[in-house]
Amino acid sequence: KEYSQDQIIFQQGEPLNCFYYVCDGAVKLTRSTRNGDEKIIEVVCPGRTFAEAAIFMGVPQYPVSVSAIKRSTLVAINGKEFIKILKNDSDLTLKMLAHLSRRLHWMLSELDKLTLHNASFRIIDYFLSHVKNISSNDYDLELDVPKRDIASRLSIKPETLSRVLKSLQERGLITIQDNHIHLHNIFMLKRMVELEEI
Amino acid sequence: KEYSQDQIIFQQGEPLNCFYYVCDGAVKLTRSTRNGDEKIIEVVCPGRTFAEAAIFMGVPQYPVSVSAIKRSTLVAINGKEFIKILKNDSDLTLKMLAHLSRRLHWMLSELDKLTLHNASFRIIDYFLSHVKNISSNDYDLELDVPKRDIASRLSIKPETLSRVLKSLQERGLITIQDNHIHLHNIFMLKRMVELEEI
DNA sequence: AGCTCCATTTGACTTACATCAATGCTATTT
DNA sequence: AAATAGCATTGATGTAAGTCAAATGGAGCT
Repeated sequence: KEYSQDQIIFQQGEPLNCFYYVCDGAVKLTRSTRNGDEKIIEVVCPGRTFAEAAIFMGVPQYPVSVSAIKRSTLVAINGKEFIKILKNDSDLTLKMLAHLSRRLHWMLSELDKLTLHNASFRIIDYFLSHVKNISSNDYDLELDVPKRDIASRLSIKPETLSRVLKSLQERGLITIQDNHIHLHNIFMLKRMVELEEI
Repeated sequence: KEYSQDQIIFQQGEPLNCFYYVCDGAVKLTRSTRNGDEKIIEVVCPGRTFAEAAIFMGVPQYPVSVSAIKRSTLVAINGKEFIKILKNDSDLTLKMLAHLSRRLHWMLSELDKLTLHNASFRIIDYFLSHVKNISSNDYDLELDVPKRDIASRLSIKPETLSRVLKSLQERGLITIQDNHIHLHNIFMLKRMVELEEI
């Protein structure tokens, strides 16, 4: 299935049939309150799936809303059919189990970042998690997601993100040009995150 | 296995073999930073299991610390042996899958409570989640966990919990006597939580 | 009873982050 | 080119919750 930018894939509370695999593009999972406040739980990039847990839970409704943040190609997989396949493939089922466990573990770390660490910590941690190249001490980072969405993912307000970024720049740790961020001293940033000296 | 109050079952980072079933008592799962800050992720009561996700993930270390908050009886289940059993029982594996999905869903709701709602909301929500009797409009609630632990579970400081409790009492919504809390108007409290008017 | 050890409460003060409002900036539309 | 719209930045101000320190009150021990 093809989705255009900002198109809604499904909404929290809708009846639940399929889970999805992201071929291309990116989608965001969000949760919202009745007041209209919303938080981005996660941005899902190509090669990953979403809503699979909802399928196995046997709940009739999606627990999150999902929309495309850019033009995206997804594969929709029918939950009931998939479970039929699983019934005859215990290896695959065990892999699924490992997969969900990893997600659970990931959420655990999200939870503790949120409660145990401040905004600056979370922002630096977010940048570091995008560093692919291990060997070098600096790194060029392209923000492919609007800043306001990054802020929401990190549970901070855009204004705060802006201010923290400015402060990091003033301290010579990063350089920002629009969506282009250069990390100058990865070793230092990692130390800061580890020692929580921010 | 028997554990006395405050006895440690395992610690974050320890090598991982077993998951556990709580027969009796209660345990707390916690995460901590190097600075000694810790947060209670969850209190596990009889009839439930913990650390099962870690087993399936294939990671060699426990991602949380667990200790008994009262005298407790646990069953330790060897992970490798359990997986052997699963290989030949696809029904059980699917049930396991459903179970982990439910936990994931639960964490999702924890995450959004934490980010989207304030301390008073979380406290009332906590009380309401302990109400068993649906029919009545008031409810007697015994806190079997020390207040500081409840605070940690809700990611607030004991001082704040104390103040919020006082304010709720002054507003005639609850009455507190030590660990004994009486909810006067459950309907009202539920409305407050739903409309976020707190 | 008196003493010690903690948990909880209370008060005074601080702070990280949010909110509100104004402005700049870029992109798209007309 | 001018107009509109939406994101990002900046400054001024507000506030929920944290911190620090002291008082209170039980539970258990000698």
